[in-house]
Amino acid sequence: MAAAKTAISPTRAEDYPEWYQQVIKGADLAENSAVRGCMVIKPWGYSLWENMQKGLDRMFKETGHQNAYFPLFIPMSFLEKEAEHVEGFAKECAVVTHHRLEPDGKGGLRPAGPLEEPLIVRPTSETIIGATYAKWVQSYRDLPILINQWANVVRWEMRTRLFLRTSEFLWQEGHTVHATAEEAMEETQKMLDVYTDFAENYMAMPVIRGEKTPGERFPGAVTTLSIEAMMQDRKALQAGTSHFLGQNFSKAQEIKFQSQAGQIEYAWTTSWGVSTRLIGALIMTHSDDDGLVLPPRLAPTQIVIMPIYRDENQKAEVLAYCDTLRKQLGTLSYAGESLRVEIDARDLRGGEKKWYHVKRGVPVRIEVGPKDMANNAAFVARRDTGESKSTPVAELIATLPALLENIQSSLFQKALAMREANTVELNSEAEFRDYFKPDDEQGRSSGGGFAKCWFASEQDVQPLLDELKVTIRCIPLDAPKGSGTCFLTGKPSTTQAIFAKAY
RNA sequence: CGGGGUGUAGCGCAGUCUGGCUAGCGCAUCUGGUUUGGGACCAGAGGGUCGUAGGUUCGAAUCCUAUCACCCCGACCA
Repeated sequence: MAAAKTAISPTRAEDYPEWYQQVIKGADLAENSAVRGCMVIKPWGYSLWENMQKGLDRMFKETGHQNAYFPLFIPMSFLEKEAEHVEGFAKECAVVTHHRLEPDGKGGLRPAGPLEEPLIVRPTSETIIGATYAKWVQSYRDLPILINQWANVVRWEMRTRLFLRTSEFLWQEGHTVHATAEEAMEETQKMLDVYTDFAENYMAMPVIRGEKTPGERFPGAVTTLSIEAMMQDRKALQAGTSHFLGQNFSKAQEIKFQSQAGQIEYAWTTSWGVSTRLIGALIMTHSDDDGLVLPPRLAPTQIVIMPIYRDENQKAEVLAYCDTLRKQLGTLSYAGESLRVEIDARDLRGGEKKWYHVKRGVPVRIEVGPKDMANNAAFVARRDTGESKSTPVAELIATLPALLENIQSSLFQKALAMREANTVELNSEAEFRDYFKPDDEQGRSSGGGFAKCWFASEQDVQPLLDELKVTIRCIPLDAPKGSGTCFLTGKPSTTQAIFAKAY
């Protein structure tokens, strides 16, 4: 028997990176633009982002934050103030040096009006926001400041991949100021909790919460916490970060306040962010060889109704029946929101229409034809498992919210089982090398998986990690605290971390 | 920035090595017809200064030089 035809070619097993691109194309999420490294996010992809924004924004507000907006341009001198920060971002900054164009005499244009001080396009906003906060903060009574901004940022990347790494991307960045280290650290952890909640309950993507090692930390941070997810090729993807910045930025930018005791003190700051990269994470967590698979809570359309008819008379009847059904379903709610139901009445052949929605990941497809009408029923198919059956309308209405919840939770369970099946504990260099060995002739690896290993020093293991292209993802917050032995050097160790190949 | 590859119709490609009829094919699009619980079939039509700029030649998609863009692999990274 020939292999079943898949809507996406190649399959994940055949060529994972190419499959990823084709899923995006098949679902019409985004495309490359005329600008190198920058993408166009198309309506289906953007509405996914809007749903993410909606969920996250509500959670930010519930934890006491407000939105504000800071400039796209940052004076170059601002970036210079925090040494590690400069080192981390200088290499990937877009720089604005002129403010005017003039004819070049050959029919084109050339920059004119050089700026006295170059501006950089924000790669992140710690510096400009810090400079602003320095003016806002005078007294302990001004604290805490809890602000988030939704923005675009630019990081001039060498190699780009849609959603996962583009030169410009959309994100949110929270920036807070606190009177004490404890309070700032608590904020850092709280926002990691928010990200965890969002990843697991909205995206149905299980994550490991942990702390970054010094080598993987955000430039300028004292502590970086992250959530790490496993993609279907078993590579890790950092899905969100939350940083405790200590007093590094407040010292660099003079964010000082007079305490209750009358002392002038440097404030404690945090920053935290997630980006459109989450869309890449979503794609690689759930999608299959027929295209995108969306968790119901984030799907722009949760249910699509497809009328099926032969002639104009049937068409009118079927459409009327579908419309009634849509109205009935519209009164239902799932996860606190009205169901998002659409009728696809386009004049397309049934098969084409079906695959269109399959590739776009719509969680539930309802097909309604004359036979279903006669039985007061509808044909219901779920995207994640492909299961389908004829269901009486009354039963459909009674069970649809539960069906969506079932899809949502089974996507999570499936992803969790995948991660657990590909997580091992390794205790020797030989095991480590074998686990992460390249597995095709081009030296590419299908990922290996997550490895829990004790290690004594980042410096000791780094050469091996570089050789195998493995990174320390994080030290999980729930990692065993006891004592172990470094898998490489045999030295006593107090730290067990997750090692993996990563995006 | 190094190594490799690709630019020909909206998309995917052949043709390039060995220069030569009017530059083809599949999908998509449009028209007509037949179909209709499923990615349909038949017939016809539209659509290209062959990435760009020079050069060689009677003649260039094809050879030469330059240049640009994109993809893959490294270094960098959310």
